[in-house]
This record gives sequence, structure tokens and C-alpha cells, in this order.
Amino acid sequence: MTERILIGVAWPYANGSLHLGHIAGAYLAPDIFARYHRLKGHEVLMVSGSDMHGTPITIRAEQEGKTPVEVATFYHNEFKECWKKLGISFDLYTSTETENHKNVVQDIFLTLLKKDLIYKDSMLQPYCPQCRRFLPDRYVEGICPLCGFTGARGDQCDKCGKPLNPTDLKDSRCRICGAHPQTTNSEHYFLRLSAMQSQLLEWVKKQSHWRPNVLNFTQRYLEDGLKDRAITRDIEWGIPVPVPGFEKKRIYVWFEAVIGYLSASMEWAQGQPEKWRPFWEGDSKSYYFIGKDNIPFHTMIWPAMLMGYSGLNLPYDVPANEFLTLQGGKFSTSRNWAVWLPDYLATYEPDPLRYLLSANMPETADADFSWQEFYRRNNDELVATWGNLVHRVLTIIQRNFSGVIPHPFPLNGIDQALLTKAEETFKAVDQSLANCHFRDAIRSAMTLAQEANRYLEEKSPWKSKDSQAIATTLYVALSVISCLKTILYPFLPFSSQNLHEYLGFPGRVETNRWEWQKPSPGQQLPKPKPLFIKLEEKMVEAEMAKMGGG
RNA sequence: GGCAGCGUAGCUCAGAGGUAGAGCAGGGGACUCAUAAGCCCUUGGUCACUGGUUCAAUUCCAGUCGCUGCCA
Repeated sequence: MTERILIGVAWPYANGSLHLGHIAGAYLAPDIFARYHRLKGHEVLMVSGSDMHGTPITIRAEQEGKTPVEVATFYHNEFKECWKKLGISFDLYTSTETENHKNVVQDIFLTLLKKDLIYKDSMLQPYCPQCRRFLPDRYVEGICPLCGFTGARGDQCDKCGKPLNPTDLKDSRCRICGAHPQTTNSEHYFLRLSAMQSQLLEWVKKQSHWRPNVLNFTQRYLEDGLKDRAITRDIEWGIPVPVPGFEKKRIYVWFEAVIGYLSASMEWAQGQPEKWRPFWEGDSKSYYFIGKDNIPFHTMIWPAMLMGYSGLNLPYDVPANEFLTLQGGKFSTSRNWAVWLPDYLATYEPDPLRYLLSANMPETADADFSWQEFYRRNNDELVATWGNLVHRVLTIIQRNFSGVIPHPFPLNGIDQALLTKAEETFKAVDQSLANCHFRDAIRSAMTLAQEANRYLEEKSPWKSKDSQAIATTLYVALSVISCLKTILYPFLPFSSQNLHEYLGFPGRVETNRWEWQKPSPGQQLPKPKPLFIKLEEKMVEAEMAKMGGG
């Protein structure tokens, strides 16, 4: 049965480069999932885009003497380059700075307004008379009333960790110009989340297939009670509020960005206006891949908006990942405690990173990245277990059979046992991937590679005098390698493509289905090269030296 | 302060009410097709602490300590 799968991926904020925490949290998993489903022959639509709006971008632009659109576009382009190099296979990667997105957002805004799910109210906001603008809470600084720390921000104090309101601060000042902010009343629109609470809770309680962390968090949050939230801001960079009198205000990014899933689907369908609908209606399942910090927006706010808008599917699953830590600590942009994706991709191949982050994905708990671990997993697992398995078999075939795939003879019990194991692994990985258990899936695959190494050892074709047994052994080993080629493709698309060619298959690996392709006896194989290269241990020190604070 | 999560071998992580697991690192061995890779054997743990439920808990419950995150 052909399934239809919508894959929504978190929209990265275009005011800084991507680092490995982003990839582990939200971007690798959906790509694996999408590649798997495409192989299964399912219809997949995977969309995302850059979140271009909001105050942090305008402030960065001012500091750099640029316009907000220049800053956001710079990072948007950098993101697109990263996706290409890392192999994150979006069907459309767009941005919130498109005419289409603006129209869709305004349409949803007006629809919810008409249904009275959005209403107007006023709120107090810090205003800087010198900059002549309203300040987001975290752009107000001052002395913490609780601990006396002088660098406390209007949203919280970094010293004692207490959350604050901007008006709590003593001797408050504007973080941009240093002037003393005033507090001014301002009119805004609010989303009536409080009215949706029971409907949401009822829906959430039925989602027993969600990951426990996502489900528990959401339920507790809902039982505590949802508050209405302001969805407009006093800034100039963003999507205009389509209401007279609000010309100086913009729709707040958290309301606007989630709508991107829908607007991007429509943009993808351009030219065929109804083509996006099957992914948003009926049997289609929608998956939203995000980091855990984004859970409330995808299990409550976006569903509430969809319920209000009505007619479109609510999320089927929100497989949120936990966080990646970096050598035991939090990623920190300001301390440069990070591994930047553009730097990584300028130096290394994509597959070793994809491998490490898959094998140690923060699926159920935080996971740690270290260069030592990267080095080790590349050399000891990718190269030694998997790459070397491929290389030794292909090399023996080159040497002893002139590179022609040997014809197998009747199988003995050992041959059969390995083939059975491969068959079982194929099914197990299928199940794991369908259930978003990525770590289990790649672990099963590597276990099969180990089995194949043991098999070769046991049969030792390099010692054997029995030419039929040698031919059979190599054919069986090659078959299992071909099995792994398909299993590993969602995780390691680049090296699987190379392997696909070394095994004598034509075209692109992704044009084949999720099937165990058997090699064709008698076929001439090309000269292989190692799938992965060993790293030198000194790279660990070199990379660590690049990180701040270490 | 409230809530949640975590605390398992040197390291990264699994696991489960009934004599503790994997990979890597450490030690030993046989082999040589292969990127000195692969294979076999092996040393490591009172599963944070204290109580409770149970015939039986490291696995369930309560509390303590430590780390992390979220919230007012």
C-alpha cells in the first residue's frame, strides 16, 4: 500500500551558522526517515525553510551595518549549501521571506480572527526612547533584584537563574544603546489558547504512539493550563499584520514560522494548486522533526492553530529529539563552544558525521559528541568493520576472479545461516525505521557487518583449495554487502552510492526500492576504492584547539 | 521555589522484578584476503545513597545527594 508522508522539519533561525547540535536535534533524523520512505515507494513531501524574521536578526543587521534581509539571506544561503553537502534531502527548502508565505500567514491570521480565536488586547512593554523602539525582554539589562548580579537580562538572570520581568530589574538599561527604557502600553493580538485547552488535551491523550518524553511533557503542560499568548510585536521586520492601524507591527515569529509547513507545501505544489492537499488531508501522516525545545509549538500551538483553521491534518507524530552536548557541555555560540557545520563540511566527508550522529542520536536522552568519539567511530566502526568488509571482499574478487562476480554453488549451513541473518536484519531495520528508532536500526546493520566478517573468517576463502566453496563464499558475502548497501543508504547515502556502483549496479541507488538486490554472477565489477578513509589521531587535538573554552 | 529527566564497567551507551550487557580502551592468542583491518579468548561494575513493597529489586515506591532542562 502506498502511504503518503508529510515530513515537517524545524525551521532554523537565520541569524547564525548551524552547528552539530542542530543536526543531531532536528535535521538528520527526518532525512533518514524520508530516504527510507522514498525507498519503500511511499509518497514523501519533506519541507522546511529558514526563519528570516524577528528582533535578533534586526539587531545583528544593525551591528554589521546591513539590512535584516541581507543578514537573513546570507545565512539562508549558507544553510542551503549545508543541506546539499550533508545530503539533507528536502523536497523544498524555502524561507519565511516569500510572498507565498506572507499570504498564507495572513490568511490564517484573518481566518482565526474571524472565528474569534484571535483577539485584541494591550500589554506593557519596555520601550527605549533613544532607539525609539520597543525592546524584547532579553534586550533589557540591569541589576538582578534577587542576587544583585549586574548583567541580568529582562527575561532571566544568568547568575542565579531566576526568571524575571523587565520591570523587576534595578537600574535597567537598553542593551543596544544603554539608555533607560520606559514601560509603555501597546496593543497586540492574542491567540486564544486557553479556549483550546480541553480540545487539545483530549486529542493529545489519544497519541499513545508518541515518544514518552513528548507525550508526558505535553500532557503535564496542558493540565497546568494554557495561557493566551501575544502573536504580534512592535517591530518592523516581519510579516505585516493585515489589519488597519497595525502598520507598525508585525506577526511574531513563533506564530508565523510554524505556518511555514503549510505554505512550503503549497509553494512546492506551485503550478498544480491542489497537489499539496493529499499531504494535508485524509490518510496522509504528518511527522514533525524538531528538538525538544520546540515541543510546545508542535504539540499544542500549531495543533491549536490547525484546529481553529480546520480541515487540515493535525500532527501524526512529533518525534522530538533531546539535546546533543559537546564534550560534556552545552553548545554555546557566544563562547564558541561548538562545532560549526560549514567548518566540518569543509574538512570531512558527510557520511562519518551522519554515522556518528545516527549511532549516538539523542533519541531518548541527551547524547554527547566529542572529537575523540568521532575519530574512534570513524576508524574502528565505519572503516574497520564496514568499509574494510567491503574492501576485502571486492579485492579478493578482483584478484582471484578478475573482478567478475562468481557463480555460487549449493550453499552449506554456514552460508545459509548468514543469509538468514541478513534477511532478519533487513526486516528488523525496516521496523525500526518505520517507528523512528534510528539508533536501533543502524546498530542492527553494524551487527550484520560484524557477522559477515566472522563468516569470512570461518570460511577463510584465502586458505581454501575448494574453488566451488570459494566462489560461493564470495558470492554470499557480496550478497550480504548488497543487503547492507540498501539498509545503510538512508544513513550513509554518499558511500552507499559508491558501493552501489562497485557492486555493478547502474544509476542511482535511490531509484531502487527497499529490497535486497542480489548481485549478478558473471558481471564485471569496476575497480573499487575504500568507502571511508582512516583519520589520523592528531586530528582530535587539532579540532579541539579550534573550540573556545577548551 | 515547583516540575521533569538523568546518575549502570576507564569511555560512549543498551537493558530488565529472578545468578549484570554491547562497542571501544586494557591483557592474551591463532591467522593474513583486507585501509596493521578482521577473528577468538580475557581482566573490569556492592547498576549514586538510604529506606519501603515483594519469596526476590539494580529494575517498582518514598526520601537524600549530584548533574541537566523546563516553569512562576
